[in-house]
Formats: sequence, structure tokens, C-alpha cells
Amino acid sequence: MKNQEIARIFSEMADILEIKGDNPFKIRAYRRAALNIEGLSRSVEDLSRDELLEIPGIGEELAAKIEEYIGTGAIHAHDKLKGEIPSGLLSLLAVPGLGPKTARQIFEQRHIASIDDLERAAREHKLAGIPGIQKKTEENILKGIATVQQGHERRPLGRVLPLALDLVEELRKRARFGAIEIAGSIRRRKETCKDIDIVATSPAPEEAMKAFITLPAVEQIIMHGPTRSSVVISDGLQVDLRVVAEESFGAALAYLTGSKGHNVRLRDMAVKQGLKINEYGIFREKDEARLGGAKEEDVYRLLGLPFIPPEMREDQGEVEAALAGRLPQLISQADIRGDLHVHSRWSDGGHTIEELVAAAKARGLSYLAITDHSQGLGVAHGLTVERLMAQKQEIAALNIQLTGFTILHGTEMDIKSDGSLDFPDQALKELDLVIASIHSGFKQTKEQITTRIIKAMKNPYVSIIAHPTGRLIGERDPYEVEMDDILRVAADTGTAIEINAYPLRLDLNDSHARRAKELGVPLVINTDTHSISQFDTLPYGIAIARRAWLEKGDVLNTLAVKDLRKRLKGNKGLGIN
DNA sequence: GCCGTTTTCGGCCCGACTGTTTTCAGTCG
Repeated sequence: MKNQEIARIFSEMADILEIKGDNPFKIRAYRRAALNIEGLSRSVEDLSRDELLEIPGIGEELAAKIEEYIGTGAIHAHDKLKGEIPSGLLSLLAVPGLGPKTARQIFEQRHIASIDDLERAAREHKLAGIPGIQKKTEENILKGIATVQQGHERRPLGRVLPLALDLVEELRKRARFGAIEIAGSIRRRKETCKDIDIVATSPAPEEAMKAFITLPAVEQIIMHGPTRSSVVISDGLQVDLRVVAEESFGAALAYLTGSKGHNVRLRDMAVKQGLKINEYGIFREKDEARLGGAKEEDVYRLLGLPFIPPEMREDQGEVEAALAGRLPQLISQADIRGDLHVHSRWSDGGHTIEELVAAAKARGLSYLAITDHSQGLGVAHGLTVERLMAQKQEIAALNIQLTGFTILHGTEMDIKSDGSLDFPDQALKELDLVIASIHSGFKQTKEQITTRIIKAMKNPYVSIIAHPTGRLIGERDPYEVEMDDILRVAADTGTAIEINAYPLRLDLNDSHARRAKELGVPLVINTDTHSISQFDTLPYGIAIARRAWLEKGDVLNTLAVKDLRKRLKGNKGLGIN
């Protein structure tokens, strides 16, 4: 996908323009374009000129540059800009606290254009004396370099969200708080987050801030003011706390939830309506009269917009959809009626089918598909055809005893490296549903892997493709796959694609899932449970679905089991409705 | 460079905190 490459180029062009001191609005235009291309659900290669122009923040000039890149593999204006500053100077911008103005000064006055040289100069106090730099700035630069070297990568939502909830609980124990909410990218449920933003009210703001900066987990205080403080906690994660008055809580929550692009859009709309939005409220421009701000809804209502759910606030067309009254009714966890991807002790799961059923019932589900691994996956104790048939008997017997709950019998069948399927059709047609997925040959070419998956989808018994890119966030890159081709074939064959809720998978991701919806691909949200606690990862799958603008009707396992059987591709099974 | 029920030209979101300053620029979110 060229999107990431083009986004990186636009972002780099913005950096260079900033170092050069170019028009700030032009710089912002490049940054906005970069962000929006990065979050796009389709590859720019597949878009016509008109479709490119529909992307927020892309006009004639940038559309032409995108086309130039697709055609020639380079953008002339980018190469030209790169020639105007020394290579290496850009790398200085990676140091937190060191921006374009200072970087430029450092280069012009000391001819420093690498982080190594910068570190040496700071240690030897050779930066002091540059306008605006004294001892303290040298120290901060050294701290910033340490942060860069430690690696400040984004972390999976599945790690950061529980950590954030713990911090909130800890804060409540240590100081008096009124409202307290996690904001930022965690609230938008981005799949990875680089910091934790908390917004709160307190009857004793100073006490609240004090409690925050003295939390046991705090390793470094970046800044500490009366309404805002930032710290770094033990594992290198930055945490920001904002404390505001009750009348401002909603405005602050909206502001700190972002995204930045979304906020800019709202504020822009406000200005045009003679209003002003900041983190303290919504005000009338002419007399500064406060119109609202206690509730987040105020912000949207006063702009004449319906409430936009946090997961959609990415400046990816949600403002336009809201204006047109076309906001989707996002799916919620309560809509999910069953889980279609569950492993039992028959393969590599930790529990018996009965235990899994009890856990699913306790969570309000009304059906479950037992989908143990197939024979080829030896490490997971995959089932032979004989064991699969024995399992079928067990499930049939259990179903007779159950009321108001149905166990579907399925398999998670391996798509083997050579593209063949691990069970013969005669076995597959005995099942209620068939998941096919890849567990080997990750290093194959994009064409090979795409072909393997497409071949599986063309099998009439394959109902679902699970975790279609195989990624493990932060641990294993997705394998190369032409997702748009996969999704088109899925739509043609009626094969469902899974959103795997396991926090390190989240596969499909949000932008692929949004594209799937556009193409009319049926989707399912599954936990891929191997142990009972994993049922509780469902909210992460829901989060991805909501970020993809999915509605209840887009997801098959919101259906009652009877209707699910009608919609799932493959054998309708012999089971009980 | 984008964008338009105020505009096709002239606007473009807003504030906290820090360090280095004698009143503010730079950076960040």
C-alpha cells in the first residue's frame, strides 16, 4: 500500500517547510493530508482523481503529487525540498521538546545535523549561547535524546487501556475527584496508543495534581501546572492529566479526546458560526457569553451536529456524515449474540465444551461455535477427521440438553502453505460452519498468500476467513496480502471476514473493516477464545468495528442463530435451531 | 495548500507550560 509511503513524504515535506519557516497554514495542509491518507481505508492507487479530491484536505495540488508518486515513485517537490536542508537535520526533530525553530538554530550556529553530534554538544555545554538556549535547555535536550533512544513506540490498546484504568482507580484513592475520564486515543480506541490522557474535575485541584505527580508509578515529571501536568511512568509511557471546573468538563473531554484533525474541523465550524470552542467551553464570539461546556454533547449540539461517537473522531468524513444526517448507528457489545471462533480442549483450548458454554451463557450469549484447529496444525493438537466426527457427536448430545442456547460445530481449518485445505469437502459438509485461516508460510509473496486465501474463499463450505493478515501488534508484522482483492472476492462469494478481538490481533483492522463494509462483505466479530477469560476481549473487537463505522446489520453474529444459519455461507448444518 | 449557506481570495483552532526572556517564543497536544 502506497498510502503509508505518501503519508510519510507529505509529513516530511511539512517538517522541512517548518524548518525553513514557510507558511504555517501550508505546513498544516501537508500534515492534515498525511494523516488522512494514512487513515484511509483504500489504497490511493485504486482511486480516481475525483475520489482523491474527496479525501478531506486533498486538493488539486496534492492530488497531482499523489498521482505523480504512483506514476513515477517519487515527488519532484519533495526531492527539491530535501535538497534545501542538510540530510540529518530532520532527525533532530525526533527529540521531544526540540522543534523546527530550535533545530534550525542549532544547525546554523553549530553545524550540528545528527543526534549523536547533538548529544555530544549538549554534554560539553556547547549549545548554551545559541539564542534561547541555556543550561536547562541543554539538560532537556539530553533527556529528550534518552527518550528517543529508549524507543517510544506505540503500544497496543490491550495493554494501555487496563493500565489507564488502574491509574484512574489509584488517583481516586489518593485525592478527591468529581468526574474523571480517560480521553485521547484510548477513548477513540485506536489499536495502539502512545500516551494516556486523563481529564477530571476536582473540588481540590491542587491536591488532585499533587496526587497525580506523586503516584508510585511516576518516574519523571515533564511538566506540572495548576490545570495540567505530564509525567512519564515506569514503562516509559507518558501520562497527561488535565483538571478543569465542572462547567468545562464536557468541553475539556471533547478537546482531549481529539483527534486533533477532528477538533480543528469543529473549531473551524464554530468560527464560521460566530462561536468559539476551547477546552473550557463553547462561547459566543461577540460577547464571550458561555453557551455550554459541562457536557460533551453541548459541543456538538451548539454546532448543530448530532453527537459523534469518540471512535469516529478521526477527520475521516465523520463531520460531513454528521452534517448530512448520515451518521451510522454504531454496533455495540449488546448487539453480539454469539461467538463463532472458540477453541476447546479438543485442540489447544483450556476448557471443555461444557465449561465454554457455561461461560458464554454467563456473558449473555445465546450461541457458540466450537472451532478447534484442523489436523495439519500439529502444535495445536489439531483434529483428524475421525476426531472431528467424534466431536460432532459430543456437541449433538450437549445440544439436546441445552435450552435457549445452541452450540454450532465448526473448525478453524488451516490453509496450508501450498494453498490446499486441511480437510476434504466430505468432512467440511458435516459442519455448521468452517473458518479458514493461515498459520504457516508467512514469508510467502503477496501474490502467493492472496491466492491461498482467495482459493479458500472459493470453496463452497468455507464460511469465514479468520485473522486475515496474521499480524500480532508489536510482535509480528502482517503478512503481505492484497486486502482489496480479498475483500472483493469475499463480497462475491459471500464469505464472511473476521474481526478478531484478541488485543494483539485486531485483524481485520479498522480501515480494512471500513472498506469491507463499503464493498458489502459480511463481517463477524470473534474472540478466538482459548481460555474463558478471553471471552472478555470482545470489547476490543467491538471497538475496531465502531472505528470502522459498522452497524449491527453489517455483522453476522448479531443475528439469532436461526437467521445466522441462513446468512452464513457453507453447509447449513444439521444442528438444532 | 485547502476551502467556501459570509468568501474563488483571504482567511485558516486554541491554550498550557517552560525557559529564557524583560514581555515572549517555542513546543506540544
